[in-house]
Amino acid sequence: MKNKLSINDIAKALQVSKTTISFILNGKAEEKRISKDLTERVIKFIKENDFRPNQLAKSLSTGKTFTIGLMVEKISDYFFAQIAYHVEELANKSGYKIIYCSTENDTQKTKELIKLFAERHVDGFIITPPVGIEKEIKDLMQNDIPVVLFDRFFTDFNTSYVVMDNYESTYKAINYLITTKCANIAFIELESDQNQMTERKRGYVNAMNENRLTPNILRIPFSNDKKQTILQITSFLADNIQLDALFFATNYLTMHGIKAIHNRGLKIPHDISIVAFDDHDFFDIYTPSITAVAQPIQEMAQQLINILLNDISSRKRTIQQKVVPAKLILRDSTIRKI
Amino acid sequence: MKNKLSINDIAKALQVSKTTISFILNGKAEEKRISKDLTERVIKFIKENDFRPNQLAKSLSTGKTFTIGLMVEKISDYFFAQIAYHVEELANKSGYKIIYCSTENDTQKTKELIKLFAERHVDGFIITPPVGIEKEIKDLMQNDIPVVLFDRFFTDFNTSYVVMDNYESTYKAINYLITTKCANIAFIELESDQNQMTERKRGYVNAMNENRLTPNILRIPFSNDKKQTILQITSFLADNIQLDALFFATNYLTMHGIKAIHNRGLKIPHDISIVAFDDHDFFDIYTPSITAVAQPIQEMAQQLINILLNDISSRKRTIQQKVVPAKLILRDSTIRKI
DNA sequence: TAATCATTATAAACCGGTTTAGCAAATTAA
DNA sequence: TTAATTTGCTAAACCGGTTTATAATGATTA
Repeated sequence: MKNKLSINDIAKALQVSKTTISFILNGKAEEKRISKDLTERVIKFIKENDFRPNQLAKSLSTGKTFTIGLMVEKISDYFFAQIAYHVEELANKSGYKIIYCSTENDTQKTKELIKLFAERHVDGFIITPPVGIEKEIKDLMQNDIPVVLFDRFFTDFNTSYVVMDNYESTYKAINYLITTKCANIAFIELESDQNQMTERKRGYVNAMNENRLTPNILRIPFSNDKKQTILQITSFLADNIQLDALFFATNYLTMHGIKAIHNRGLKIPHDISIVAFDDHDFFDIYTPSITAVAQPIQEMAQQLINILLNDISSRKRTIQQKVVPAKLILRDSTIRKI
Repeated sequence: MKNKLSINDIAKALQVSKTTISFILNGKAEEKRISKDLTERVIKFIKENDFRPNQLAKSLSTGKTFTIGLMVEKISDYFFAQIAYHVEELANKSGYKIIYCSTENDTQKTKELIKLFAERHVDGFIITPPVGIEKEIKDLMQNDIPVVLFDRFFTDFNTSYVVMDNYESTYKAINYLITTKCANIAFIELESDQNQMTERKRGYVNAMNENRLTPNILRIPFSNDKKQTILQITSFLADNIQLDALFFATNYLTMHGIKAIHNRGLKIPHDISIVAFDDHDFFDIYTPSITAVAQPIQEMAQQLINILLNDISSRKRTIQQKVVPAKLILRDSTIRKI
């Protein structure tokens, strides 16, 4: 139908050069000494015809797309979905749009996705990196494209990132459990050597050791489905009847762990206490409510956007690293034992 | 660093016209009768230098961006996050990327966002429309931009959409509750006149009337926060002590309702049965597990992408409307009363 | 009165692709 | 042997903006 107006059409209609229109559109009327009169005529025309410049053309000539690539492990996971929400909100305020994808923590897939985003000229990346994409990240940085990692990072090379203090928050949570008279505390984690996971484990092991307690770790394979996970935890509980508490390293594990505990006929917190890493709406609703190490999601999103937009707009790239503190939200699942 | 290669650079390096390169890149070498020899030389060069055409330039000249605009009420909500995940997965297979935003169900915000997406030339829209954006949708369609609504639609004008059979699924769920000997069944809903909500209510009211039971509806204002909602449901329960069952029209209401039931000291399903609209991981884990009307999320995503991509690639626009059946997942919260 | 400066506006190149129209040489048909 | 066709390739316009360099006019200054 109504074919979209272009800057050329306006130039023709108003008998003015497109250069002039462009200057006015970009608020350079004064600077470029376009007369008040003409400026107003053009603005009037633009308003009346609801002219919106073609962003593709703009991007092609300026090299800026006002688009951020958000690459998370899985967009539907509670934590990432929350991050996606806040990141979009904040980005939107500065005129940025978000293009996203789920990496599934798959190295090859992620490499390809980075290329796809790069050829669309996103202005910057937010990435939860799987293992083995150091080179691709390096390439981006060398091509002067801002990147902020989050949730995890590479210990062996220097990038901007926003992560939680995985070590400290786990360490504190375990110590808290110990103050509630728990001694046999197991750590249930996903098989993963990524640093967010290893740090959580380090926090657990250190807290245990410092209290002369023996660490007891259950590793769940990545390939497990829900049923398998529940079964595995159930049999772990059967093999370790003396357990006082479980610390789950991710909120999905907590979900499955609760089911397993239920299967074994154990009562929380009477028979066993639990702490979840990552909060979830559900933990507050569940009876008993579940104590959780809560990532400050909104703050993380804010940091991500701050670092990224700052990096995008500044001439020279900087490395910024934020470790944000978590909050241990005490609920009924860790009530002090008698 | 390494400045990105352009088609012009290749043309220069190989002493060949950019037209030729473009033809070869687009698989038109044979059609355009480029010699095998030259074709191979070009392809070799492209591979060796890992050349990736600038998608912006491509989009500018072809008018296609291979980008879909996904506008949902709130990307972090369980249902929408799931949809986002599957939509991206499926779109990705066809080379499409997703740009998203949360409308917050705000009419004005949504209007603006539609314009922002349109000026970025998305190839198509997936939208959960708030009220009052009929004109904007119409405009898109008149401008020949494919749009598929989902979760809800406008009864008074014709668009493509993918929705659930809100009426039928609620009707069936209520009838099921009645077979479990519930008679005093209340319907807890958000104040909303959007059709997905009114249809659910219609299903409830009809099922009740047909069984000569009296409908009892609690409307929760949109402006409520979590605490207010819990309080409101709690006092509703206090005022209606004879209730046998509650039907919650959204899964967030269920969350809050469970808390309210707990506050009142009622046991599910012994004292009161509950059914949730929209499933949630949590409903399966909760004790008792919660019966829910489950939207077939993956199927909806598939339908959305099918309709949209089909519309994008076909010359003439078509209207396609899919009403997908929900599944009533029976769990412990609706165990038959004695 | 000529030189200089401000003011106002524009032509043209550019970003990096696609596509139309057409040319020259080689081959085939008449 | 000449005309017609096929083969192989490209110049140039286009998509819709931005930006640099410069022109034309009128006002000031020396």
